[in-house]
Amino acid sequence: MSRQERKLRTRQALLDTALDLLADRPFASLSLREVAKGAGLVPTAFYRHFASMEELGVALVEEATRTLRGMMRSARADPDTYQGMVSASVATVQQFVRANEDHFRFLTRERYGGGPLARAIAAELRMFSGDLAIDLARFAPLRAWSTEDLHMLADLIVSVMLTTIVELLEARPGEDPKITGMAEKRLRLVLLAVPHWKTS
Amino acid sequence: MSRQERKLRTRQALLDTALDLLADRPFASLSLREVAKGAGLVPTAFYRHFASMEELGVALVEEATRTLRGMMRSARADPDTYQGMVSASVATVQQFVRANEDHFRFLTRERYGGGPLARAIAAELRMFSGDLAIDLARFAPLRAWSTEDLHMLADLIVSVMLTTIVELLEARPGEDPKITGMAEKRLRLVLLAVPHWKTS
DNA sequence: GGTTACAGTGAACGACCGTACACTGAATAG
DNA sequence: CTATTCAGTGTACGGTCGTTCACTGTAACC
Repeated sequence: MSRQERKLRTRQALLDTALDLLADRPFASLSLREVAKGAGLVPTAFYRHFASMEELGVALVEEATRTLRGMMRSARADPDTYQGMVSASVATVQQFVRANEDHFRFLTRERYGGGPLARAIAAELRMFSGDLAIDLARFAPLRAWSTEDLHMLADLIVSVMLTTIVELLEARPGEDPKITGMAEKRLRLVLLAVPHWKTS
Repeated sequence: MSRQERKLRTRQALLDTALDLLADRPFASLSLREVAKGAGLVPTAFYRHFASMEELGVALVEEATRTLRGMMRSARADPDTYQGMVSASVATVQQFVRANEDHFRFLTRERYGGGPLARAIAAELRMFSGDLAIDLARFAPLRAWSTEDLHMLADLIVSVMLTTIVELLEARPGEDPKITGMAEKRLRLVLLAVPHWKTS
C-alpha cells in the first residue's frame, strides 16, 4: 500500500470516528484526543491530517453534503411526471436517509448548532433550494410563477423534507411507512394549492 | 431582602448567564465553572442551585417553553377570523421572537442537539402542535377533517412557523418585514389547499 | 440573644484538554 | 544504495474541567 493511500485511509478513519461519536452529541462537544484515540492514533498525529477540529468539521460537512447532492441527483432522475413526483421523491429521501443515517444526523443536528459549520450547511441548503426552484419552474402549472414565489415554494418543500428526514432519524424500527405516508400527504397538500395560487 | 429571595435571584442569574453564553454555541459545550463565573459565583456555589448542568438545562427548557406557551396564548386571543388569522399569527410570532430572542435561539438550537434537552423540547412541540390541531378543528372548512389530517396540517404549520423563527433569528436588522412577508405567503399557500383537500 | 440553617468561599484533587517538541522507522526519490 | 520525506510516537507543559471538603458570615428561628 502506497504512502499517500495509507494517509488517506487514516484521514478517513478520523472522519468516520468523528461521525460515529456525533451520533448523539453536538460537534462542539467533541475533543481532538477523543477522535484521535477512536481512530487508533496518538493525539499529536491528528495534526498530520487536520490543522484543527474545526477543519475536520468542515471536511465532515463536505462529505455529508456530497451525500445530499447525490440524493438530489437521484431524485432528478426519477419519473418527471407531476403525478408520480411526490411519492418518488419521498421514497428517494427515505432510501438515502436509511443508507446514510450518520450524514443526515450530522447535517440536521449541526444545521442550527451555530458557528462556522451551521453557516456552511445553511449555504448548502440554500443552493439545494435554489436548484429545486429551477426544477420546479419546468412544470406546466408553475411556469407562470414569479421567481420569488418559486423560491417560496421550494423553501416550503425543503422545509417539509427536512422535517421528514428528522422524523425518519428519530423513528423506531418499522415506522418508516407511517412517516413517508405523512410526508407524502403534506407534500400533496402543498401541491394541491399550486393551481389556485395567484402569483405576484 | 429575604434569604430565599436572594437565592432565587442568584438562581436566575445562573439561568440568565447560561442563556447569554448560549447565544452562539450549543448547550453541551457550556461548562459549570463558566456559568458560575458569569453569575459572579465560585464554582462550588453552583451546586446550591442545581445538582448538575443538565438540571440547569432542564430549567432553561422550562423557562423557554413558558415563553412559547405565552406566544400561543397570545395568538389564540387574536381575531378569530379565517382571513385575518395568517397575518395576525405571523405578527405574534415576530413580536415574541424579537422580545425573547435568547429563548427562541436556545429552543431552535437545542431542538436537534440530541440528549435529554432535545427530547424535552420535542415533547413540548408535540403538545404545541396538538393544541393547534384542536384550535384548527373549530374553523368551518376543517370541521369535517379526520383528526389524523388535522394533525398533519398542524405539523405543517408548526414546521413553517419554526422555519420563520429561525429566519428571524438569523436576519440582519430591518429584514423582519421581508421575512414575515414570506412567512405569510407560505401559510396562505398552505391554507389555499385546505378547501380542496379530500380528507381520509 | 443564643442557636441553627445555609448561600457562598477557597483550597485541593485527579482527569482531560490542546499543543509543542524531539524522536523513529519505513516508504520514496535520486 | 544512500539520502530524504513524513506519518505516527512519546513526553511534557500549562490550562480547564467537575467535584470533594472544611470553612465563614449572616438571615431566620425559638
